[in-house]
Amino acid sequence: MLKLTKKADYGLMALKYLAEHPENPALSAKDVADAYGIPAQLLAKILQLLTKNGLLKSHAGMNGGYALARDAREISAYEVIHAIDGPFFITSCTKGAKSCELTPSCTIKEPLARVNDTIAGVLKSISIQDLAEHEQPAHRQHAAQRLVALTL
Amino acid sequence: MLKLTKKADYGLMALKYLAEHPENPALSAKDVADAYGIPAQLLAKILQLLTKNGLLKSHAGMNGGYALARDAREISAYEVIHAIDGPFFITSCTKGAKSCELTPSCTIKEPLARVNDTIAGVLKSISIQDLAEHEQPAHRQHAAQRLVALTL
DNA sequence: CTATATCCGACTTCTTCAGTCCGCATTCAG
DNA sequence: CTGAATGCGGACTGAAGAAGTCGGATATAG
Ligand code: FES
Ligand code: FES
Repeated sequence: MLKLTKKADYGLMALKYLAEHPENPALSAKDVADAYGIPAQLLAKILQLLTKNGLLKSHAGMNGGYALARDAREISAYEVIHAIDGPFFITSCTKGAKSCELTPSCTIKEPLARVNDTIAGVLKSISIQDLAEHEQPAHRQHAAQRLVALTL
Repeated sequence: MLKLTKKADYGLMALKYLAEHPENPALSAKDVADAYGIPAQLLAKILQLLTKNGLLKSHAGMNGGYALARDAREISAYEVIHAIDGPFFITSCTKGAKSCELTPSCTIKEPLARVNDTIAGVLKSISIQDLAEHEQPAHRQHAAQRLVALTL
């Protein structure tokens, strides 16, 4: 419940790794998988997904591999999750109109949609670069929490 | 991925329903289930969970049922989700020390833990009363998003 | 040509979620 | 006292999704 899939997790880790090694023009799926000890074939598929969604550039053949398609600052965690796991919905029923059978009765959907948007906003505001920086400016985190608590 | 379970959804709906009917001293699981068209036995178990965690008061026997244990303003969405689905973790690995095998390699965990805390904060700031009020002050939502975007 | 890559679909396995069933305990109306 | 209505709680089944594997096709550098 409300958990990131391992795939999304792996994807974020891989992008972070690429962001930390800008000197290499291309790192293979195996390189990254070995670095983190995660299944190579699985990671490969994830990277393919990210490529298909324009977050990575790929190069086949020897010495091939993947590289970030954009600057690490221009790739958000939201994009990664969306590319790997598809549309982002906290609730079982997608907001898009008719999909839910018990729509007439359930008035809970709207407030939850607001929560959904807030979470999406937070994820959109986090870039791969942020993940790659080991420094965690804690004060910014606290400020954000204060503000969220105040305003919702 | 990153979805609320239906149980948590049902739980929120039920609490909202109870909050909207304060005149009744006790509504049975069946009453609420019928009102929303959800499986009665399933809802029953959910309400039992909420009772065990101190969010509801129950009364067995004829004309028995459930009532809010506290004021609707004093029950947060976070509590409901926690009571039904257990501890709240966005990531596969619980932050509590050793549980994750690939901890040495994965440095992604910490930033994600911050996201986790932020989401938890948002959920804690939402009360059952908020859900029961049909008015949605949209401007507050927008303000929150702006602030989150600015500060993270 | 060959080794190393990406690419892509099908597949198995495992876990979790959703929902059901059944027996027991509690309370109250008659 | 008795029985209907209700909560309580474990065991169970089926469906869905996630995690991971396999095999083959294609591209490319040396
Ligand atoms: S669960 Fe679909 S409208 Fe509420
Ligand atoms: S997944 Fe466990 S430490 Fe990152």
